[in-house]
Amino acid sequence: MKRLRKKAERSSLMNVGRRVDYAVRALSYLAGQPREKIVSRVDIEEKQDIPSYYLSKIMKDLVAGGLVRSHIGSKGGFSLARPAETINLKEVYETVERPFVLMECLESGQDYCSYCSVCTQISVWDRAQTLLAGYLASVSIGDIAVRHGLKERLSALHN
Amino acid sequence: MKRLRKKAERSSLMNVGRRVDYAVRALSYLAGQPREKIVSRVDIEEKQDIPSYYLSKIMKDLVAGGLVRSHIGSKGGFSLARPAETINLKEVYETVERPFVLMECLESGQDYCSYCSVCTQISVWDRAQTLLAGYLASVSIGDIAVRHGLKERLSALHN
DNA sequence: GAAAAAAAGACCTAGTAGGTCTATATTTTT
DNA sequence: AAAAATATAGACCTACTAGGTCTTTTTTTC
Repeated sequence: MKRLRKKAERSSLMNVGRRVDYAVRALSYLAGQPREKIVSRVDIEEKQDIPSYYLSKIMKDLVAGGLVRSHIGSKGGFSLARPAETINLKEVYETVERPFVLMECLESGQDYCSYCSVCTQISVWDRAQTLLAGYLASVSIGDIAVRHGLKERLSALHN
Repeated sequence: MKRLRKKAERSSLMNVGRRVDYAVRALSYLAGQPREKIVSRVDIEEKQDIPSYYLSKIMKDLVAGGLVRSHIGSKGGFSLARPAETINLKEVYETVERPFVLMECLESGQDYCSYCSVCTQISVWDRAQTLLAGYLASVSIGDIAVRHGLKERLSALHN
């Protein structure tokens, strides 16, 4: 059974990158394991179709961020550091990528744009960012792993 | 009076780029002009702090997309092709950048990821995308130019 | 001590965002 | 008719980064 993995198509702008994708896959996979089971990087990579070695950099971030515990040495590997329900997507994004910011000026203010103080679009992007961040913060790795509660959440938001 | 424009800081991923920023500034500026007034590229660039020449590429897209009318020749320039209230931010984004997609797999499906059919995160990103697109589609250049109605919209969304 | 794993980090490469400039066609003004 | 001002079209450049691969070192288990 061949794995398809397309050549990335470089969209970049306004796009969730691979690091986040892979991080979520890895975390969900860990969440699906029996209690405290330790899983090796290679195992995760194979099962979740993540390029060899690449995951090591991502896991490093996740460990540093306190989302995952690592275990060095033979029979070592990774396991979740916290219950999957307490790990939300915004946190994952920011742990593995960078602070969640839609537009520079929302972070840099006057350094980025001298018109900032009278800018009329900033509130729009600010609101968009808040909206998106709020949603991502409301979805946990537990939700994704179990694929349960998600349906309810979605239909709740739908009205 | 010196204009500050910082060196871009290359964030890229999950970031609204300059093209959109500049496009919105240009469109808002046009929206603020007297009826049918024609404004030159250079004028917009100066008044809105957009790098010389750069706007020409953006305006080309906006003209091609039918958001703006162009007028060649001396005393030529640009004017809005439609009422500012009918031009929304999602449209601007897509005219000037690309189709609004948060993650490849939402567009490419199986070509991008062979697990697509059983993927548990896809619905999350799909929902996030819908949420954001919906908001951007609800904000018009008119709103931004007038900076009115925006307050009401924001407080309406707040509860 | 051998094997298996994470940790750390060097290295590579294609693609792109952002920007600058030039040549040409078109229109208005003089 | 000439000159001036403009959009149009496109070439060109450059720094950066996303994504990926590999190697060396340290730690742990068997």
